This record gives sequence, structure tokens and C-alpha cells, in this order.
Amino acid sequence: MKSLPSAQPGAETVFARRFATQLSLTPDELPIIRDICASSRPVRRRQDIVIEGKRNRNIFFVLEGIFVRYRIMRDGQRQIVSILLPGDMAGARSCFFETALYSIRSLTNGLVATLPLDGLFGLLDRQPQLAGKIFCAFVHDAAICAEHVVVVGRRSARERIAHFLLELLTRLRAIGLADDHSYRIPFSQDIICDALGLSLAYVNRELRRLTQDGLLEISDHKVVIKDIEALSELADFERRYLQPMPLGEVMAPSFLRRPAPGQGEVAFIR
Amino acid sequence: MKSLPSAQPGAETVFARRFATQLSLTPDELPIIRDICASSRPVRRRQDIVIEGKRNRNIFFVLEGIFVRYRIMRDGQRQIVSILLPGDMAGARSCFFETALYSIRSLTNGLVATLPLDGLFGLLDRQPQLAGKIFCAFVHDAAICAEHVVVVGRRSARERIAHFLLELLTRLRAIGLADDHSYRIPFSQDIICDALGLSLAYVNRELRRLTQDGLLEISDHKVVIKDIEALSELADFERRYLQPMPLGEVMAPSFLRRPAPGQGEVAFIR
DNA sequence: CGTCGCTTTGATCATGATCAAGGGATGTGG
DNA sequence: CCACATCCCTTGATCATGATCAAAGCGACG
Repeated sequence: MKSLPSAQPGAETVFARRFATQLSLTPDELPIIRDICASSRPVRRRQDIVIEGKRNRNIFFVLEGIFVRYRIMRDGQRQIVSILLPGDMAGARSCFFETALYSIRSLTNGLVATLPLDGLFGLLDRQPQLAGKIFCAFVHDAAICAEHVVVVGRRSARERIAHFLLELLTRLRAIGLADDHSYRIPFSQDIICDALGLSLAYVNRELRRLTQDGLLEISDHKVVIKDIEALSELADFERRYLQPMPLGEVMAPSFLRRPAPGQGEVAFIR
Repeated sequence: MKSLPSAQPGAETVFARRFATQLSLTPDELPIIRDICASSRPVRRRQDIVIEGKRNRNIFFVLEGIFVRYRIMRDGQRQIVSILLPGDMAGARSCFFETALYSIRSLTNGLVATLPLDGLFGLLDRQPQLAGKIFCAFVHDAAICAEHVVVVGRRSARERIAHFLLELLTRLRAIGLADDHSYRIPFSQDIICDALGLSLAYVNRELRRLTQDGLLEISDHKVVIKDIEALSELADFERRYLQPMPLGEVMAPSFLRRPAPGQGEVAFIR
């Protein structure tokens, strides 16, 4: 299997800039994030950076590599709660509990920067708006998680798989790691089945059917979505949950914002 | 059906105090929250306070009543993403998207206070620690959501139902709305089935089996958990995800905290 | 050359969906 | 006060989605 290339020099600033865009950083906030990213650490493939049941007080910025947040059940089954891509943050949730509720593991070699929780609360006093932006990133993460509930709760296996592949396409494209219709997934089908709560054999069969129907092509870990329209229709995929407002716009005081065209505020009561 | 009693005078301060505890508010922060709660509004049963696809820029503090966050699918099926109880916050996520991703609806008469998003960002400058605490509450909400993924993804119908009822017991007890083994659920089985991604008929059957096995009793919307131990074992219910650290402790600088007994930091790399 | 990790496929089983019908409650209007 | 409707619970019969079990193929790699 080809994994992502290992840490290259300069990756820190590439992703510091990417964070900058996602979080709408101002010129004085940017160097702070760049500082955090500068002291990054490599993570080898299949390594846990957070372990369920152990204490964690660090927030990790994923600069490179793909990670999963997961739980191992009593019977040995695994449920993957989220897929974490470069530009995402990890480990924040466990900071607010005695010990971590999930483990977080790399699927590939990767690179992460560390912000201790204390550092975040420190920022809260010195750079409150920046700290707020980081907290907002947690909210975006939660939105993906909520959507995952809907995928797993109310969709058929075929729909789940289609949705999963489309979500990955959209997220990878947003960070420049996919082209218009295709991307490399450096992981195997068991990730898909554990993310979607399905059995391996069945995921395989349904993937096969999707390719036979001409919607996909998968070969050697490269996924080509041949008909995005049809697949989106099949999966009932709405990308809105992957597109939060630009933070600069959300955080500006409301008198600076024009209301969205044609959409007033919701009438509240009565 | 008996719904919760309507807004009583004084409910604002009762729950302002409850928030105070949950968020470890300091004496100067408390009046701010109390102010927000003072201007609360009643919500009638079965009313949407956030509507999917509509713009929302308000954070709602649930002072009274039970709410659900849900999505209606193409085929008319509903997936409930979260149950919101007094003391929870609602609508924050939709503030960060052009329009709401989910609707939020009351199951009972209720009472909510409103904090405009601008107000939260205003707090960020004037009372950064308080704003941080509110953001932390979003993280707790996300933890429940993540657990929901695991429930729906990898548990049998019987286990899901058991888990759901235990989660409710635990959360209601935490806010004083349940006694040791029982509580009233002012809603019907279709809420359970839409929360867990099951069919109504099957939920009914499995509920029946659980009562026949002597684990539960349900009559007229009152749930009595007769054997918490056995039910927890059956559901693989771990309440940890409902017990975040007291924020006062999390937010204190680390040199004030003693490490958790017997649990060092996680060894990071290698 | 043998092993390991991953994919593929077949056969069978069962969990849970769907369809259908009936049975209290409670409420409402005539 | 009764007729009727509505909401929710209950139960049976049947169906199908997806799990489980089993086995084989196939690179890659040591």
C-alpha cells in the first residue's frame, strides 16, 4: 500500500496557511498558529495518539496523514466515529473528560502539532478571538459527527457507502488532496465497514455492485467517482454540512452583515 | 398525556443556577448568565425553534422542557440526532452555517432563553473565560453525539433501547428530574425509534421483551428501571461520556492541578 | 517460497423492516 | 351523552437487508 508521503520540510507552513484560511485568521493571529505548527511531530502509521481510558490534555492539529477516532467494543468490534484529515483537530474532546472516550489512531504516516489545553485557555485571555476560532473548529467537527448519526441511523448499506465516499471526496478536495472526481484512499475496506457499522463482506459486495453499476471505479486504493450526480442522488448527499460559514463573516458584528438573500430570521414564537 | 408544567415564575433563576454549576461560573459571571435567562420565552409543545434550511443566529438555553434535534429524510423518515434537556444549549451549530442543518422542536411545553451569536462573540472580548465555558458546553454536546454514533452503529436493537433509556435516566438525574430508578418520559415510542434508527413495531416488541424479562417497567409514560446493573451490562452502558470534568478544574492552569491518580500523561511518540 | 494482509465470492442465517389489523384511551363535536 | 376520530400501543405474518461462516485468490514482502 502506498501511504501518504512522510513529513516533508515546509509542511508546517503549508498547513499553517491552510488553517489560516479555514479559520479566517488575521495577520496578527497567523504567526501564533504558525508557531504552534512549527513544533510538529511525526506520527508513524497505526499509532495511537490518544488512547481511550487514558488522560489527555492536548489538542492535536493534524498537519499530515489520515487519522480515525474510534472505540473498540466489548466483543472486539470497532466503531469509527470520525475520519480526521489534514487541517482537522483531534483530541480536544478528551481534554474535557477525566480520560479519553475514544482512541485516535493514524492510518498513515503523519505529522501533528500539539497545543496543550492550558495553551488554549491562555489564548482565551491574550487572543480571545483566536481562541474562539479554535473553538468554532470544534463545532464544525461536531457537525460532521451529527451527520454521521443520520448516515448510520437511517440509510441503507448502499446509501451509506455512497455517502461516505462522497464525503471523503468533498473533504479531500477542500484541502487540495483530491481532484475533481477522484482521490487515493490509503486504507482498506475494513475502515469503511467500521465507520458505517456494516460487515466487511457486505461492504465488499455493495462496493462491487456500485462499480458494476458504473458509478464508481476502485483500483489499488484509488477511488474514481464516475457519476457524482447520480451517486449524490443515491446517497442523498448534501454537502452543506461540510461548508461552514467563513468565520470572518460569522464573527463580525451583525450590523456589518447583510442578511442572506431571501432568508429572514426565523420567526420565533407563535 | 401529561406534559411538563408550563413556565413557572422563578424557573429562570433555578436554571441559571444549574448552568452555574455545570459551567463552574464565578460570582462575576453568574449575573451575566442570569441576565440572559431572565428574558426567557415560552415555547409551546411541538414547535420548531430552529428549522432546517432557515437561517439562525441565536443560541438557545433550554430552561424547561424537552426538545429534539432532528432531520426529515427524503422518504419522510425522521432521524433524531439528539435529545435536549433543561440545562442544554441548542441552535449553536446552525449559527456556523448559512442555514440550519437540523430542526429543533419541543416535545413538551418549554422555556428557552436566547443568546444571539453576536452576544457570544461580544462576551469573548469582555468575559473571555465565560465565553470559553459556553464553548465548552458545545463540546460536551458533541460528546453525546459521538456516543450516539457508536450506539446506532454497533449495537443491536435491544442494546440500543437499553442504552437510550439509561442515558435518559442518567441525564435526567443529573438535573434533578429523575429519582434513582425512574423518570417520566413525556413522549411516545416513536421518539425512541427515530432516535435509534429502528422501526416502531420493533421498538415496541423489544420494549415489551425488556419488561417481560423484568428489567424495566413502563406505564403511562413512567419508566422504572428495575435492574440498572443488568441493563447497563446488557447495553454496555458507560456513563463516563455524560460526566465531563468540572470546568473550574479543566480551565485552571496545569500547575494548580494534581495529575489523576495512577494515570500519567499518554506517552506520545514511540 | 511461504506468510500476511486484503479482496472476492458463495451459502446460509437472523435481525429487524414492512404490512396489516385491532385495541384501548382521550378528546371533540353534534 | 353518544358517535367518531385520533393517538398510541400491541401483536401477528411475512419479507429482505445485511450478518455470519467459510474458502479461495492474489499480490507484496521477507
